[in-house]
Amino acid sequence: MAGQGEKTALQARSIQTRNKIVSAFEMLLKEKAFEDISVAEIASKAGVSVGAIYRRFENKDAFIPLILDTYKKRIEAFAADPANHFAPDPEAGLFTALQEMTQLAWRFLEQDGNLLRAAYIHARTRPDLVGDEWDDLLAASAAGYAQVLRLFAGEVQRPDINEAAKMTLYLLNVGIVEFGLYPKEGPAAVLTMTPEAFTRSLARAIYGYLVTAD
Amino acid sequence: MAGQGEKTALQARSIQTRNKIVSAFEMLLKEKAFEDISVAEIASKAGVSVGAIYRRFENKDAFIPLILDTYKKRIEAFAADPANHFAPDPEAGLFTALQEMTQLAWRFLEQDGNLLRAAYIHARTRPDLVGDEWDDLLAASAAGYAQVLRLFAGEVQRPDINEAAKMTLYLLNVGIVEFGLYPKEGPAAVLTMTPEAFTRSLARAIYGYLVTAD
Amino acid sequence: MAGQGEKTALQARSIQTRNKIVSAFEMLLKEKAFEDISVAEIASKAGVSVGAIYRRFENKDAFIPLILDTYKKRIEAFAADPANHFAPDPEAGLFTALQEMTQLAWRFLEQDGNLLRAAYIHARTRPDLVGDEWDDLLAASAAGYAQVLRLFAGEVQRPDINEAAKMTLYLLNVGIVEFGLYPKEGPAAVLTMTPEAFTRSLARAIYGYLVTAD
Amino acid sequence: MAGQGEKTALQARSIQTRNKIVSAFEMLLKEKAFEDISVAEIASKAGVSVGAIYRRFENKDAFIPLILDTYKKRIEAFAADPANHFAPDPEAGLFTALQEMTQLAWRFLEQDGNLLRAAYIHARTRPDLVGDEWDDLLAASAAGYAQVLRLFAGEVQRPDINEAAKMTLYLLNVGIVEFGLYPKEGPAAVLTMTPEAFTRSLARAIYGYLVTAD
DNA sequence: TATGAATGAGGTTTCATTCAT
DNA sequence: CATGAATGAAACCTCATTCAT
Repeated sequence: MAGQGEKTALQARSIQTRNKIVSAFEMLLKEKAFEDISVAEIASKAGVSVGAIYRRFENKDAFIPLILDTYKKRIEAFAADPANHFAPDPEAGLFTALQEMTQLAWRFLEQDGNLLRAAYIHARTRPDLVGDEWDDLLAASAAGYAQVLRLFAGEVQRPDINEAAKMTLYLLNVGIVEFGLYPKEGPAAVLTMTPEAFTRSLARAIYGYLVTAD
Repeated sequence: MAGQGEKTALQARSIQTRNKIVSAFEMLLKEKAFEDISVAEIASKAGVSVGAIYRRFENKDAFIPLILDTYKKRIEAFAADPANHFAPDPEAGLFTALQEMTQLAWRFLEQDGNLLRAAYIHARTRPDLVGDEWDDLLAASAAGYAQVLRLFAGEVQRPDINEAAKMTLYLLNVGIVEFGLYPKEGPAAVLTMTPEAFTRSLARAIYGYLVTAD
Repeated sequence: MAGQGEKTALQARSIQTRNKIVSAFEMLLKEKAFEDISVAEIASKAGVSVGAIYRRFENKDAFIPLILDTYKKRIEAFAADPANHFAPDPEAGLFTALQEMTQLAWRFLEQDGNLLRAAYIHARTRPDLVGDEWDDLLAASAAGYAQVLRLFAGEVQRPDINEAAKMTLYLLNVGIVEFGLYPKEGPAAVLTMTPEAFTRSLARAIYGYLVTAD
Repeated sequence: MAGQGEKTALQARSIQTRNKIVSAFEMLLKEKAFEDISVAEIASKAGVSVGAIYRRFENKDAFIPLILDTYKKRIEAFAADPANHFAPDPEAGLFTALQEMTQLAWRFLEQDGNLLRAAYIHARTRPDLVGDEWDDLLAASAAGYAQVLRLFAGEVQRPDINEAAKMTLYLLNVGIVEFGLYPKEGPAAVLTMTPEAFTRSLARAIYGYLVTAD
């Protein structure tokens, strides 16, 4: 699914080249920021010519939607992996479910943190190039969370379950991402916990938000 | 206190020039990202020559520590303002205190969000240039939070008050910043609350983290 | 008759492809300058591949002689059209004949000005690629003019009728082309006449050249 | 007088650099067309860096007004030269005056033909960059011609002297330029005359235009 | 010491031409 | 043979940094 500014590739060779380019780009994204990656660098790492890149991508900015597309693919692949299957057990209670959720998020971050970082940055800096995909992704996510919360309707004290699901999504994402991506540089630098302790604490904060009465 | 890469200026005129440069830089920082600000632009806005800048600053990167210095100054000025005085009332309870804290943080963000954004980004992208000041700032902040929490020792269930203070600091910062700086682009895009509702919800999450038993 | 750099096409399909390319090229020539037309553009408009073009034409420059060929074809077609038939009437006098000639030239320019413009420019910028065809065309034209002038031998005062014919050809071409192709930009910008008044004035200048005694 | 897109240079060094650039540009203009001159080439020939050029000229197009400015300067210098002084003698008659005029034009062309060529081309292709200067130049020229014609009011048969002056200007310019700049490539290729014979013939055509009655 | 002109490496982009499929 | 993907040289332009004045 070619994004904005990317040209569709149909021929076998063309697709192969596109993949080489995309792979090279993703590899470079793990090393450095988008702005510090030159088109020549992508070409060189992909083993193709600069012109080949401009046959597939209108300009350098056309790479930005790629970041989100890749991110979505990875998230889907992650969710599809049986190892990451999440089936909340109503008997075990809400806190346990939340703990599993924060741990899952942590596992994803360990694998694809750099991609997530790039996705976040560009969802911010170039919203025009990102489109609605990001919003759609978030909305779908929130709906999933709401379903989980309904399983624990007895425990949850928040009156509006959808709003509670959104806040849950927000706290979980924001909490995990900062801790995972910038453990030493941002506010996470104060934290001296292990990832296990952190995911537990974060789960507790969300739990506390959900179950304490007004 | 000249940072890394900045040359010391002792003479009166020299200091004045430095101030003009710094002011110009800060003004530009409110308009655009560091990467999009050229040295010539700073010079022009400051009303000095490019050469004058290179007499004070080794290179463009030497401006980065400046961002943090300014941030610190603003934070201190904010705290010194009687309007922002925060004196937790043990009688009113922990939740009330937390609410006031999130509201204060929100007010700061409204004033100096751009600066904070720049500080965050560069603490991340150029940690080498930021030095220990950031860590010191966070440590001092955490110590202050610990003091507040001790006022409500009866309510707090977390065994280690220092660790609890750090987590409080983390949740508050991360939660507020994302909501305040990127309300439409990051994960905050799911939230449909007003700032008031949000600061209240965030206070509740921190409260929940602190008061729920294991 | 394939020009310099153009490869001969004998097969029926091949000829058809050549025609598609040539048509596309001519259409594009009406829109923009030769330098601004890319080979890929010609291919796309012709509905053939870039490779197909390079099978017929050695390189992009091989299109230049094509401009002249097309120009010649158009001129011939124009002359063959009964509507443009020119039969000078010795009774009506030289001035009337010259007026008809300038009017005819004007009509041609209105139809195929762009082509003529391209022909002129390339006869100038790439004389090597244009060959002798241009000279032949001019010589034939001059011969035709000489014949006309001989019909009005009584009026013409110039001693050498061939030289007079050449000057007539020159004045007519140069005068009409500049006025027709660059009415607003070149020296024609000073003229405020209608085309009718202009063709009449031009005829008068040529007439004056021919009939005034030394 | 800096044209559109050119930045003003005040310092001595700056002006010197500008002159080096302009000289190099003019030299290159004699060798090849504007489109075939690269910025790097100008820099190299001027003995300055590419960046120095972009400090004076906003972009490559900013060189176009330079062509016209230079052209104007040359024309003025030419007119100021006593050797080229033109004082029509009413006693000598109109034809003699016209002959002197065509000869003068020819002399200018021999000196600065290439510049004139470039001026003509860009007055045509980039009227937006040329401004009104060109029109002003032409209008002033036409006014001068009208004055000359009035000296020979007895001979001139054209009713409107201003219109006659414009046509005179047009015929003289167009006739001379084509013959002078493209003697072998355009319609001038048919002419086998010497420049002297040609200027005489051209003067005769203009003379004929002016003196023959309707 | 201050100025701002000059440097030049490095970035993005285009497109005539080649060549694997 | 046709196709169109790939090549890569070369163009324009920017800007952190240096250095003559």
